[in-house]
Amino acid sequence: MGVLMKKPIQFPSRNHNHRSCVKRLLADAEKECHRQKLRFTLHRREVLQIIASSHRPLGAYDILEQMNFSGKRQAPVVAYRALDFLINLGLVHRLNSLNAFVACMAAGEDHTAQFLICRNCKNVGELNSIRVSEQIVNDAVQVGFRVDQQVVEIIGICSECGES
Amino acid sequence: MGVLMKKPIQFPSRNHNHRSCVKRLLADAEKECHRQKLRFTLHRREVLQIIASSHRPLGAYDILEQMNFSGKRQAPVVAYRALDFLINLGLVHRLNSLNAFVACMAAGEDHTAQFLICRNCKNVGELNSIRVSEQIVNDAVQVGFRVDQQVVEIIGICSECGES
DNA sequence: ATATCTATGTAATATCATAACACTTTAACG
DNA sequence: CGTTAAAGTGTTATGATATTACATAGATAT
Repeated sequence: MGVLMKKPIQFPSRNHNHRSCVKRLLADAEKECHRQKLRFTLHRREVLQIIASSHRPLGAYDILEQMNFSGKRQAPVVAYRALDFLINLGLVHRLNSLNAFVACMAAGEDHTAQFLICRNCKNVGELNSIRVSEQIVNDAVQVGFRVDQQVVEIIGICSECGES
Repeated sequence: MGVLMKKPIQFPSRNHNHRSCVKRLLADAEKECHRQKLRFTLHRREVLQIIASSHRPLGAYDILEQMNFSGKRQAPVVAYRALDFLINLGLVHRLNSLNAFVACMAAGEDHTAQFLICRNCKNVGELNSIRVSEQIVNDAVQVGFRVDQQVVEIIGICSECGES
C-alpha cells in the first residue's frame, strides 16, 4: 500500500464511454502545447482524437483512413508526423509488438508505460507498476547494465473476457 | 540468493568468441528436433548458424543476404519460414522494438525472455529475471488480467560501453 | 505402392515507415 | 510593420518488413 498504490489504473471496460477520454486528452494536449510553446495543429488534433476514441490499438494506416477532416485522403507521412509529435508529448504510446498506437491513459503523470493487451477484445490498458520498473532496473544493474528505456508489453486476457 | 540466482546470465562481452555459441545451439537444435520428430533442414540450420554467429540482432533481410548456401539469393519467405520454425522451437527470439532476431542464450531452460539491448554496441543479452516476470504477473492479477506472454525489452548501455 | 504430411520454390503483394524537397504559415524581433 | 528564421505542410517516391497463394518435391507411414 501507500505511495505505490496511489492510483491503480483500471483496464478499460468493454463498453466504456470514450467521450470523456477524448475530452481529457484534448485538454491535456492543449495545456501541454501551450506550456511548451508548441503548436497543436489540426492534423495533430485530428490524430489524437482518432486514437483517443478507441482503447484498441490502431495502426498508422487505420488512423490515416479516418483522417477525413480535409475531405481527401492524406499521405502516410502526415499521420506519422502527427504521431511522432504526440508520442514525444507523451500523449500517445507505440506498441512495438503490434506496430500500433494507443492514447496514453496516464498523460502527464511521468511513467514508464507498461501495457496490458487483451488477446480477445484487443483493448489495451496500462499497468505502470513502479515495482516492475524498479525490479527491472535493479536486476539489470546486477549485470552492469544501465537502463534508459523499458518496453513492457503483456499479452493475455482481461477480466471481462476471462469471466465467460 | 538461492534458487533465484542459480544462473546469472551475463551480457555478452564485446570480443566474445561466438564459435562455441554456434556449436551449442546447433547441437541443441539437433537434439530438440530429434526429440520432437521435427526436421532440421538445411535452411533452418543455415539461419540458426547465421543468427548464432552474432549477439547483435539481425533483421530478416540481413539474414537473407547471408544465406548463400545454395549460391543464389533466396526469397524473403524462405528466411521467415526458417525463423518461425526456430522461434517456435525456442532457439531464436524476436525483438519487437527492433524488428530483428537473436539467438536464444538460454535454450531449453524454459524462460520468459527479457532482453537487454545496448544502444552503443548493439549487443543483446538476456536478463530473464524470475522476480521481474513474477512481479508482472502479480501486478496484472490485481487488475484482473491473466498474463499469457510477456514482451520485455530494455534499452540502455552495457557494462563495457559504460566504462568509458 | 500410394496416401499423407511436411517442406520448398517462386511470384506477387500486403503492410509499415521514411526521405527528399519545394512551399506555406507562424513567431520573433528590429 | 517588414524581414527573417523556424516550424509545419503537401507531394512524390521509395525503403523496409512480412505474408499469401499455389504448384512442386521429399519424407513417412501403412
